[in-house]
Amino acid sequence: MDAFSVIAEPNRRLLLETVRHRPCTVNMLVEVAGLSQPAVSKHLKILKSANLVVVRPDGQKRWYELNAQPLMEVDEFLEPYRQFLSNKLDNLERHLDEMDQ
Amino acid sequence: MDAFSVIAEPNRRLLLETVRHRPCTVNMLVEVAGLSQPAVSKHLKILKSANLVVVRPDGQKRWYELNAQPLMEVDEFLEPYRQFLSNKLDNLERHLDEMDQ
DNA sequence: CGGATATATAACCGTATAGGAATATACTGT
DNA sequence: ACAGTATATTCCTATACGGTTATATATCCG
Repeated sequence: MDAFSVIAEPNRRLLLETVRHRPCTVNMLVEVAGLSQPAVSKHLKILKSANLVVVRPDGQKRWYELNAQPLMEVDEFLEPYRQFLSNKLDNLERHLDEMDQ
Repeated sequence: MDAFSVIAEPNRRLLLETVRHRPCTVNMLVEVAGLSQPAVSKHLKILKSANLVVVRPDGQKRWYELNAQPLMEVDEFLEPYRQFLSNKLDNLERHLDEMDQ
């Protein structure tokens, strides 16, 4: 599954946001997401398959930590639109400036 | 459907990339996407519902043009990860610098 | 009006997805 | 070895998605 599809799912975005701050175990993420443990494990499997998280085993616990690198694909896709957006903002500013006069 | 789900679909990304350059009719997009006309119309309906395109009727033709603004949501989501990415790049650079010595 | 063109909608199909419950696996501490 | 804890996997279900074909709607032109 590519990064676009991975982040299309709200719960997975939540998981990413969580491990972005610090590594988490599955149970920690269960608490955060309010999903069943199997559901979280499944999402983590998907995140791992997309290389968006890295797993560090620690006894019976698994620490999941972020690997943001695959998000670059999304970032690169957005690049030309970002320019478009700033142009739009410029247009808006210009428009408001004109209204002020 | 939110912007995340809209851009999860490769053909929809292709349609967006196309109308980003210039407004297009449905048949123009059918040529580009290599899909059936109804398939394209459905994707356009989704893009329109997400406000990612605007339709300008012109006789029997419909000109679809880009409205990139809803992509800001995705852009904002990526923001903290972008920082993460540049850090990673810095780390890589540092690593390579060390290898050079 | 009538045929051709442009687009949208409807009906249907196969597949993917997300979720839960139950179960399996693996590690911990006594 | 055993009870408890942490995680993964299996099985099942309901729903959403993307595609096609067929049909409807609307516009253009002779």
